[in-house]
Amino acid sequence: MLKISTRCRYGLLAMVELGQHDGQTPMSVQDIYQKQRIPKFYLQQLLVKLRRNGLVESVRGSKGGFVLKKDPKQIKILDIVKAVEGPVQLIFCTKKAKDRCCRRIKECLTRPVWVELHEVVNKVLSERTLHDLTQNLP
Amino acid sequence: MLKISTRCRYGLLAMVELGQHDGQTPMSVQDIYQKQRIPKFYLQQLLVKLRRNGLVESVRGSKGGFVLKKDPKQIKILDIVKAVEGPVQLIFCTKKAKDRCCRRIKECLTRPVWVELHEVVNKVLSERTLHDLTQNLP
DNA sequence: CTATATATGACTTAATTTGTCAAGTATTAA
DNA sequence: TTAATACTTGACAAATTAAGTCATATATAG
Ligand code: FES
Ligand code: FES
Repeated sequence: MLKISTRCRYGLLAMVELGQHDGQTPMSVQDIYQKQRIPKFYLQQLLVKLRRNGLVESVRGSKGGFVLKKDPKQIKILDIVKAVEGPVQLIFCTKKAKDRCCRRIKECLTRPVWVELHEVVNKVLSERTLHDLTQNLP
Repeated sequence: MLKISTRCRYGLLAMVELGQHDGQTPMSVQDIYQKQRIPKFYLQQLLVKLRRNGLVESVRGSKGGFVLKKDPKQIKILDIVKAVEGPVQLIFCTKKAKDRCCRRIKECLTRPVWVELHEVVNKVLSERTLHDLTQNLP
């Protein structure tokens, strides 16, 4: 059904929250939780993934928290999605993943739709940036 | 990760198979199985869904099977996807499904991306028809 | 030193996807 | 009429993935 996972929704909500914040002082998991009511421990996991993917920076200890590591204009939505749930891979029609497709790539008549879908999804996600969202611009 | 389910892949493969067939004599599950190696009982389930959604017709008894019910030009890929797995609903930000979104639709800054994604996916799937696939046309 | 916060990794639970099966019904052909 | 073929229905089981929790460790401000 292609539904958006909570990982994605929560991850993006957290990033938007950080983007709306002052950009100087770190925002703790608790802070984000109070704004968005995302399950705390789950949110923490997601933030760790965002950090490992270079999207946020963490400050440990008292008064610590998370800060965006880049300019929101440089953060594609696709980066965020990839960070929290791995590459956006709508199809698996490759030689390596034989079991995930019909195994007849060359003659496969269905493949083109899935490829097209894969492409438009990736296009939208990589054209939009975090900045677009926080500024309400097209 | 937004991956395409086997339901979708198998469903479309079956429809393409029926579309490639003569259009007169019914094609049995066994026939489709021999062409595509889709788990038989699973395939059967999918065909029933396709029938219930008016995309194929079934003929019972010996020499029975399935036939397309419409002109492939009138069958959108979206119809097939909807038939085998219900509506393509990338987001659930409605009043009824409060738990599936951030519950702050009006002020939600993340919603626009998901809506856009939802729209492009539905657009691609409803612009392409079964005929496009079997004819290798754009 | 203490309170606050993140780091890590294992773990549990719930939901969904994927696939199987048995018993029943309809149809054709011999 | 009978045997063989093939769809119908509904329930079920297994496998995978998503969603969420927790204990323990580490770091820092004050
Ligand atoms: S090549 Fe992937 S479904 Fe056919
Ligand atoms: S309204 Fe759906 S995520 Fe915010």
